[in-house]
Amino acid sequence: MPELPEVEVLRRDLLARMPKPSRIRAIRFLSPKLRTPLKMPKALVGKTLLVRDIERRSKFLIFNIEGGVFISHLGMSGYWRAEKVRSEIKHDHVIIEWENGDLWVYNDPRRFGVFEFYPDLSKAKWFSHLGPEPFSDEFLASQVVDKIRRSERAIKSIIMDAKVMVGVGNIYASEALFKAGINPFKTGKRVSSERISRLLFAIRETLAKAIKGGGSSIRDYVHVGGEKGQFQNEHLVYGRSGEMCTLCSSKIQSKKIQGRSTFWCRNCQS
DNA sequence: AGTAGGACCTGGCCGC
DNA sequence: TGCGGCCAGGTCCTAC
Repeated sequence: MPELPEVEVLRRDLLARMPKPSRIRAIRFLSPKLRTPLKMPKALVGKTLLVRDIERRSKFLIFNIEGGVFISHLGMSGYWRAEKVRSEIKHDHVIIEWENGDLWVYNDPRRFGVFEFYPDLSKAKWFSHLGPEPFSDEFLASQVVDKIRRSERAIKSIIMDAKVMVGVGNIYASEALFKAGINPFKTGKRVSSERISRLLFAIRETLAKAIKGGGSSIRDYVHVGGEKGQFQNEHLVYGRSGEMCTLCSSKIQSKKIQGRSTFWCRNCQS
């Protein structure tokens, strides 16, 4: 489910549904662990938690509360749903109980997700090495271009590396490279600065359009109310191997790069 | 140091 | 209908 657009759509959705006053009565864990153990810090047990805001960094949601933050990552298969009455669904792991009775439930079959508390966000290992956000000014700075131009890896792997930039996952990497006309196998070293700069704008545009489209729903749904995103219908190459390229009508190719399926047009991307 | 590959999980789909 | 194999929106850790 989650690359930057899906997490951002989720964040806005949750924020809009957050009860007022935004007080959590309790958080319950139904499983011992996701990717990491699920445990409530002793200091918070039995306390009412006032939520100030919900932010996003990289593919993480950040619930800012008095005295710290809860962070949520959806892994590959996680989703949050909001409900008034608890419906028990296999692989429910976390329940946020609001004071007004609303429930936010985290479900994640593969349990690659994360839900953790930190008194101080800077203590989270997940955040220590992250590159810039695609919508920040820093994203277009020369540092990113330099990092790419020094690398021998395939350009697709580079833009999916959170140390270089955050938010780009397997779907949007293929989509953005198509938009920029760059072959995903080409090493960073062999892409000119000019074309890298074109790529950075293509990444921004791709992610922005995906957010507008409500994200991509490939197999699990994204939205808190259960509706699917719509952007999967606008994918130009991802998941379209063997179909015709929308620009030149040649066949979309598919091959693995570092174990991840990659889609591109042989004719339009060089 | 930079890079590739394995590990973590469950479920759905395809072919035999 | 059953079973093996392969695939899936991510990221850390390990070994070359």
